[in-house]
Amino acid sequence: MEERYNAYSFLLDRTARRVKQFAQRRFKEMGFNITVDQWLVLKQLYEREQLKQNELAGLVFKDNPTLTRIIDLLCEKGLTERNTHPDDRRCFMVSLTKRGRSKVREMLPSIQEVRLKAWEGLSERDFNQFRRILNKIYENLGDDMQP
Amino acid sequence: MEERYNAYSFLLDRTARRVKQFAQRRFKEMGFNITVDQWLVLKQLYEREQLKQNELAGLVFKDNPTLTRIIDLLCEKGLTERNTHPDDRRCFMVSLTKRGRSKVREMLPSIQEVRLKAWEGLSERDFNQFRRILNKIYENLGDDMQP
DNA sequence: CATAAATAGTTGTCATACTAATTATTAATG
DNA sequence: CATTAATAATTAGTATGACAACTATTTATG
Repeated sequence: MEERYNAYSFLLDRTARRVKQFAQRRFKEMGFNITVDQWLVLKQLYEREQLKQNELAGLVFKDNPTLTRIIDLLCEKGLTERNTHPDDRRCFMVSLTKRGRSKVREMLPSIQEVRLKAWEGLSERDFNQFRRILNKIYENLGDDMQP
Repeated sequence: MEERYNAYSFLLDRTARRVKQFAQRRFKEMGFNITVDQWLVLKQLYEREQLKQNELAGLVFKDNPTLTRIIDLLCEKGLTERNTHPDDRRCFMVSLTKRGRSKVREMLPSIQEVRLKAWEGLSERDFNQFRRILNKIYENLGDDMQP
């Protein structure tokens, strides 16, 4: 009976890990020298120019401490920078540096190539089902946190 | 175009994290005082009595260093023990202690209760689809590692 | 306006994940 | 049989993830 809980959370966890691991190894092979999570952040910044760490964290679904550290690393690599917000001294506006933008442009084509492997033998319909189910689970376990 | 890769790996990762987080919070509420990953290991040992760390790592799909640390923690908590293998001094046979077994028996009923929440509004069919797709992705990205 | 509450970000701690390198032991091979 | 391979487990280093506690600043409120 309790098999099912084990089954789904276990499969979910191990597949998520393998996907990330697979992508990470390709990143390494291609000499990208950043992590998959760092890539997600760069990608968002590339699309939206300027973001508060806050907003960025929401977009990539990471918590603030995790994002702080990712931004720290990206700044050390010279790919992003923190600029003070004109009206609110509590927050930073994060943006890509010149090198950050060219990094994203360098990586974009290869990223497209990476994604296909996972979906071999699966259909468009499978993808839609998959997305629907993942989102449903995500919502079911929502962080409702009423105070 | 490359949306899809982002979409699936991103959804997968965030859902997997939320599922683990949800379970972990329930564990905390119930005062279990172990992590979800530690639970997986205890569960396997409960079902199979004695296992080499090696075999255990395979069953829970974790690598050796990760498993070593989980076993370290479980031993510190007095839930597992390492015994020398009679024929092979390289490996340990890991097993539950008395306290480990009663811990598993204490937790089992509540675990069943935890699992349901995630699947609200999803069908048996959904579950099967989900499992099939996860496994397919897992296999597609297999660790083929030919030397 | 003064104080309390909320917000943005950081820091610290512990656990897990992946990689690489190391030790000890056993198995394979010339 | 001696040397090399392979195997089991560990250790070390870096990154992420969750949580709690903290600082600085801004907003709400009485």
